[in-house]
Amino acid sequence: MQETSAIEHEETLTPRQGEVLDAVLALLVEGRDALTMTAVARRASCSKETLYKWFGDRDGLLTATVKWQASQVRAGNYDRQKLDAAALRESLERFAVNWLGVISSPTSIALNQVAVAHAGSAKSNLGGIVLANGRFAIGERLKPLLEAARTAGLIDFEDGEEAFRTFFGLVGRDIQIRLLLGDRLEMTEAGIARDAARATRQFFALYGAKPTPAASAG
Amino acid sequence: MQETSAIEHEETLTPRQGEVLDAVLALLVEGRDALTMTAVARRASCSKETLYKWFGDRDGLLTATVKWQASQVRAGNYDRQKLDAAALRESLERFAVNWLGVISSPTSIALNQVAVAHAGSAKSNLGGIVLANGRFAIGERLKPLLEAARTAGLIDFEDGEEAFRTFFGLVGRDIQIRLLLGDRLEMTEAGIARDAARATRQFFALYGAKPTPAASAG
DNA sequence: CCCGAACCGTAACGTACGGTACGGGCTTTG
DNA sequence: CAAAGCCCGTACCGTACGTTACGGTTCGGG
Repeated sequence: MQETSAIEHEETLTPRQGEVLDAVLALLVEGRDALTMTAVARRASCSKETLYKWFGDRDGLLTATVKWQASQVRAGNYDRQKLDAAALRESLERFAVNWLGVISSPTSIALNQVAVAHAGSAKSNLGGIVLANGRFAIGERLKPLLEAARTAGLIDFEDGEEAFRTFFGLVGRDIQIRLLLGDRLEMTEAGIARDAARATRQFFALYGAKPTPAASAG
Repeated sequence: MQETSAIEHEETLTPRQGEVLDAVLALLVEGRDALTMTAVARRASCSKETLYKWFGDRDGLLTATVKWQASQVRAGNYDRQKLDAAALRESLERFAVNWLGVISSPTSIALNQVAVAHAGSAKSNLGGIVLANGRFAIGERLKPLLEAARTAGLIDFEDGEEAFRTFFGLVGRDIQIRLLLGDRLEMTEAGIARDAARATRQFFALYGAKPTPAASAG
């Protein structure tokens, strides 16, 4: 029996295959026009026949590339033990810094651009994959933290999803759409740190539970 | 002196040319693959030769389409006379409703998708045009309102650009990126109204000036 | 009525690219 | 060393599409 679907979950790619996908990413960053099968083969020093054997077709190659990059970004979890206000703020800020760094990286921009271009037009849904590994993966990772924080009385909200989406908006603002549309935004490390701190501060302003005045600790 | 910024001179398209561009929009909504020059000619009942004579090449046609649609969305200004808290809230909410309606419309989604696909790859910068007529046009329209509101003591902020971007984030959150990536979001009128009200409320929570108790007027 | 301009419909051209086939070299196995 | 795989490089095929060219039709003006 042969695997019909190309490159599914985790899929244990060989190092050589990883090299090929890195070549795809490099080409993607250089400009989406540059991503022809011939160019990939030349850049990766492999034959087109090998590309088709390994990835099926062009869509399969793109899909594998998206998953490959997602598997490398997989950021650390934010443990919710010893959760006090400082730890929560720290976790949220670290998350925001990490995420802003990801979405402003040339690789992520190029990948999101091709996924958007692909969405709704072709059959294999790249957009869905990017969404699942980006926006929704983030949500699933962050919501438990928010809910633990609510349980600990640090913040207050009705709907965890809504709270997350608000945080998402405060962090991302107009950045992602501007980057996707080709706007040059420098996004220095210092700027990212400032943005993350501001978004976190604003989030606490909106959702922070008013602590009972007696609860102040030294 | 030439206007380098958004929304230049109106181009004076003939009605017939407008029909052609409407056909382009319709085709775009049906799927980006459907947008071939042949398909446009057939849909608009015109010859390809005419398309090339009027718009130069495919990029010119897309550019004209983007500007054409932008010229039709041109939402009303939000006058900042008789500005009190209620009027400001009303203006912000109306803006949010309007903008959410635009970005969730199939036409806007398709246009943004093609602009993102185009960004950074081809020569004529569709992304820049969309950005100029979308994100930046909105900012230029809303910032005077915010600054008038600050002058009136209704809200307080350091940087108008920052305040606007925060409002932008509170309104849009993850909606636009999800729509561009092909996520099915219903975005009913009621939901939009609720989102607009929530974003406005949150914006006031973040930037609303604490009124001096003595300043209340009858 | 004739002319020219504008425009429609369609056929034709050139190219770019996804996909396939084949020959030669390198590595592994016995 | 021989046979078998695996893979690189390249040539090749079919097609889709942007672009151009051309014949036919309509319309306004002399």
